[in-house]
Amino acid sequence: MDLYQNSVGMALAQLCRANRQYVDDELRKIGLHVGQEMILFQLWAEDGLSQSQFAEKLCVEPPTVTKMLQRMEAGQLLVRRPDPDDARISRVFLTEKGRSLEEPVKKIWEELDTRSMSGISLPEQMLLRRMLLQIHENLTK
Amino acid sequence: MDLYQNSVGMALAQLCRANRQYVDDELRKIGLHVGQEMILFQLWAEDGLSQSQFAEKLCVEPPTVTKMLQRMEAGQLLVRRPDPDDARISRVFLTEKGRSLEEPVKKIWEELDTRSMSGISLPEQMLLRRMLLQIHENLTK
DNA sequence: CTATATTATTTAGGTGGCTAACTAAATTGG
DNA sequence: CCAATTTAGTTAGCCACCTAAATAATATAG
Repeated sequence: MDLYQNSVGMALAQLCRANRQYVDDELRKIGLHVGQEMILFQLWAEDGLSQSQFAEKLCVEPPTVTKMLQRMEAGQLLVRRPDPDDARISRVFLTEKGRSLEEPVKKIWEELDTRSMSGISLPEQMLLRRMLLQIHENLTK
Repeated sequence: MDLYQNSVGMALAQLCRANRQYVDDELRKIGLHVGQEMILFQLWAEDGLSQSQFAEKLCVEPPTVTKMLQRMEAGQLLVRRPDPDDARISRVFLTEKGRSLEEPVKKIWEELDTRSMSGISLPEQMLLRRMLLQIHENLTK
């Protein structure tokens, strides 16, 4: 088999870059970098998370979280405050600015979803999502 | 709809990181970084490509290619030589070392494919691949 | 109660990827 | 034939990621 032309893995890898690029372009317009919206998604759902909780939820390593939060704090999107009970933990809270981005960011993701799913039926979409989760599980367990 | 939990886009974004991480881990064992294998795939198919050809084939920007090639040249995987007919162009050729990695890299990708597709039937795989290509097209056109 | 282990975060350094701005060479047009 | 444009690559600087190693605070074991 021609691995490069025909494998699902290659199609996936190429789609990933296009997907990321699309989101990056859109987020740039509202002053965010791709990846940062994932931090915000978590905070919109639950404020005051610790940094290690982000690492776990986003499936990234702790140093990645540290740096992203430093930049986002510098950008006034959030603040970090020490946990009163455990001095090792620093907890993250949204600022007004961070809160104000919820609408535009969710809109971007909704448009992404609409656009990417064009020409794919609803049953196919469900199957697709199930397969993506399955593959994810196959690769991580 | 709970965008974060249910959208195909989120499932895709998460799978992408897992996929990339898996490939990165495997490539590390043979001294490569994720992304570099794409350069090599192209060279194994056709030696002597120009740098802009890589940018186009890999769907990345020229500066990305420049940096990757610089590092890969430093790592003895390839060499860059000026084109005899057009002094603007520099062409890329495999070294012995670069050529020697074809087998192990292709094996990694085959194993990735086998592993990710576990539990997904062949017809489903074909549908999946078609959908991935469709989404890619939806996002880039 | 103290030594050890674990947990949370950071720092340092490297890679792929991007945009903006620059150089140099080839092509095109008046 | 020469000026203006296009093309090919690079440099600078930013960001998300990673691993390895350090720091500091809490929890555990003897």
